[in-house]
Amino acid sequence: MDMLNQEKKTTGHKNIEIKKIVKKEYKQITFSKRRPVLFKKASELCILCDVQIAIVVFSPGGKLFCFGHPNPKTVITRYLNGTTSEDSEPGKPRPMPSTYEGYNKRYEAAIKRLEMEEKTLEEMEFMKFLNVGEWWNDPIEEMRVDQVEQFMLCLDDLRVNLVIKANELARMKKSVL
Amino acid sequence: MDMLNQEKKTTGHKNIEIKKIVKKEYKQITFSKRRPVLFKKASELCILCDVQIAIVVFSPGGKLFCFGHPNPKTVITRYLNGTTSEDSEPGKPRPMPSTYEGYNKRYEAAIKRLEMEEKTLEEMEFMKFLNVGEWWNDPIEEMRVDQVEQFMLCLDDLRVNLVIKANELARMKKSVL
DNA sequence: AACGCTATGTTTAGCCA
DNA sequence: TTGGCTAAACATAGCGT
Repeated sequence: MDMLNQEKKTTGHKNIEIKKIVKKEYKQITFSKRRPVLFKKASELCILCDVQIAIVVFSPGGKLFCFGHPNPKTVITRYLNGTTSEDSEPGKPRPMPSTYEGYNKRYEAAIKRLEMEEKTLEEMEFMKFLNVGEWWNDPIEEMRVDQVEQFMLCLDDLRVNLVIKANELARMKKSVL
Repeated sequence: MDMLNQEKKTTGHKNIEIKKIVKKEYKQITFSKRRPVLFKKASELCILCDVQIAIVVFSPGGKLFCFGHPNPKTVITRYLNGTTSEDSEPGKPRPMPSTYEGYNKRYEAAIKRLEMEEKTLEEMEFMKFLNVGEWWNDPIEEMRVDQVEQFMLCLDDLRVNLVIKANELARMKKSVL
């Protein structure tokens, strides 16, 4: 048992740092190792949870890798068509988000803002506003994602209303003028 | 030192079996746990290897989850735009027009101002989610940009409609005056 | 129902061939 | 390159709460 003076054979998995790999060679190696794992995870998720997933990857070399269950095109088409509620029955209205009113108001105001918005002085403020956290590596990243997803759902429901509202606004404005 | 008669607190990670989870409850839990990890892996791959990735997922509940670097639509557009073969030709021009960029900023600035002004409960929650979480080292500027782009994507549909409607309004106004 | 925990399985960075 | 290897880091199933 020469465990004590036995030197380690490898260094093991060294600690992370998620930043761009500059050395092209290492970048390629990392990509080659990680990409299949990503696809494997996706396939497991598909099978376990019976969900549809499409993944499209353009490698550093410009090659296209894609994964899809049942296939990439089907999922992407569905995504582009905006079908976000497959399980909702035809007549069944989707439950209204609690934040509906707040966002709806924001819509109307946003439309007005867009009319008046000239230059992008607020851009810097907005950048600062977003820069406080770190999206990619944040421990509570999932919370943010979920929050954004909730927001997206709200937007989805509101999109139709936006068009209506905007048309109403347009008509009102037109009739006034 | 009651290590010996100490009973194990948990069973630990039991061995896998990749097959459809029938129990709806477990399926949902598994999905909720695994999906963020998949997205995290994707984001790491994006950053480490400087690649473009889009992931579209339709959950068991029919909800849409998507991830994209720089954003889903860009990657999917690139995917649809002719790179249907295994690899893209080097000389082939890849049209990646960021026609929405100007609109992005305008819309974001508008939204940001609205959020600051209205200060409703939902907005405060949303801001809290965006702002919570300190992260270690100095964030890279590119990552911040990506973060903003990621967020922007979530507003994509709304933004497009807003822009269209706003332009319509502007035209109407102009023609009337 | 959404988290926290942890034992155990899985992934992987750095090496080496 | 491409493919192992191993130790360390990471992910997670089954349980609690």
